[in-house]
Amino acid sequence: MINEERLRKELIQRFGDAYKSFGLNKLMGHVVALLLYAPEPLSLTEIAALLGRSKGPVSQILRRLRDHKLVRKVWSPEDNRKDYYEVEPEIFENAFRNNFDLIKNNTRIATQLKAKVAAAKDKKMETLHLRMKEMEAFYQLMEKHHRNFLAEWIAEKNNLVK
Amino acid sequence: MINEERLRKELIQRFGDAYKSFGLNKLMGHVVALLLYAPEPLSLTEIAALLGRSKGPVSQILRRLRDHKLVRKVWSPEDNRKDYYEVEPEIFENAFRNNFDLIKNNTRIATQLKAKVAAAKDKKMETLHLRMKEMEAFYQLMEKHHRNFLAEWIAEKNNLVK
DNA sequence: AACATCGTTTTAAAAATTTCAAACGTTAAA
DNA sequence: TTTAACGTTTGAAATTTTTAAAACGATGTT
Repeated sequence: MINEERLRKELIQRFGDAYKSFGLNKLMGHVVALLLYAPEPLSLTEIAALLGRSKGPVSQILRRLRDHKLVRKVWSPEDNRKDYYEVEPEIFENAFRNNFDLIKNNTRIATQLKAKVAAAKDKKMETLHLRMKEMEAFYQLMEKHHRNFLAEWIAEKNNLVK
Repeated sequence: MINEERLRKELIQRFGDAYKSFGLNKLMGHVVALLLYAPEPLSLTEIAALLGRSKGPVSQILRRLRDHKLVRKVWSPEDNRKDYYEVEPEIFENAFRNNFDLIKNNTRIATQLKAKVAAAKDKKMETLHLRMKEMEAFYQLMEKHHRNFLAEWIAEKNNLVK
């Protein structure tokens, strides 16, 4: 016999740590874990209560999670007073993509600076120029593989549900 | 004519922001940018001076950067009193791998919990079980693509240097 | 052997982030 | 129209993280 209560707590704690190590708010991880676990959507008030938190931060976190497309609102036909939340079906893809977009965004730094550096024929600039070029090439290749990965995943996911 | 001083400052500032958005210390980004830019290796004292910081935090940051294999020590034949630092030639690969290892590590959560959940035949567990299975499959596929990417990159990198 | 220079560690202050409590606005039910 | 329940925003307190200063240890030079 497995202890359900313990399992839920462990999932919540571990997701909190994981999110924190990615530079995100620990509470974000807690909310995601709770919603991953919950068989039914939960309202903000319920989430706050289950996590022993006040509604303030939970409200802010839920907005961020919606911005990141990790969580979504659903409307309950029987109770349209409350907003209910559940994890996005594409939560893993989206989490990965968010991370990837961040990296891609940073690649622009290299691209832009490379252009500026290219204008200078200065000897001291050569090292930097080469490095920026390498950085740009690296992330371009990464992007290509990312696309391949997503395409393959969609196919695999369909098999999984069956 | 391009303003070298401005370019260096921009690179440093942008890398700081980028590192921060990944949950890392801003100063880490500054040091990495400075070393990416510098045509020659720099000592800890020089780095601290160039960034207008004290030696304490720079010392700690350099250790973390070495742990992450983003920066390495080099010994100068002419001055073996000081430790000199430069970026690792594989800095981009390693930065990516560190990020990936983090994700991989978190995948273990899913794998372990999946095993625990599988033991329970509880109806409420079914949703969670399916999600954990999906998470595991997602990251396993990701790992495969990561390997392919690195192999292809090594080949491309050689062409770049030529 | 004494001195000087460099990097590390520690401790305390400063800054940033997270958190809650309470006020506020909105919407639906009575 | 009033009331009640819910989510959001705001301001202040608490916590965490970052930072610098200074003490410390090690290593090479005189």
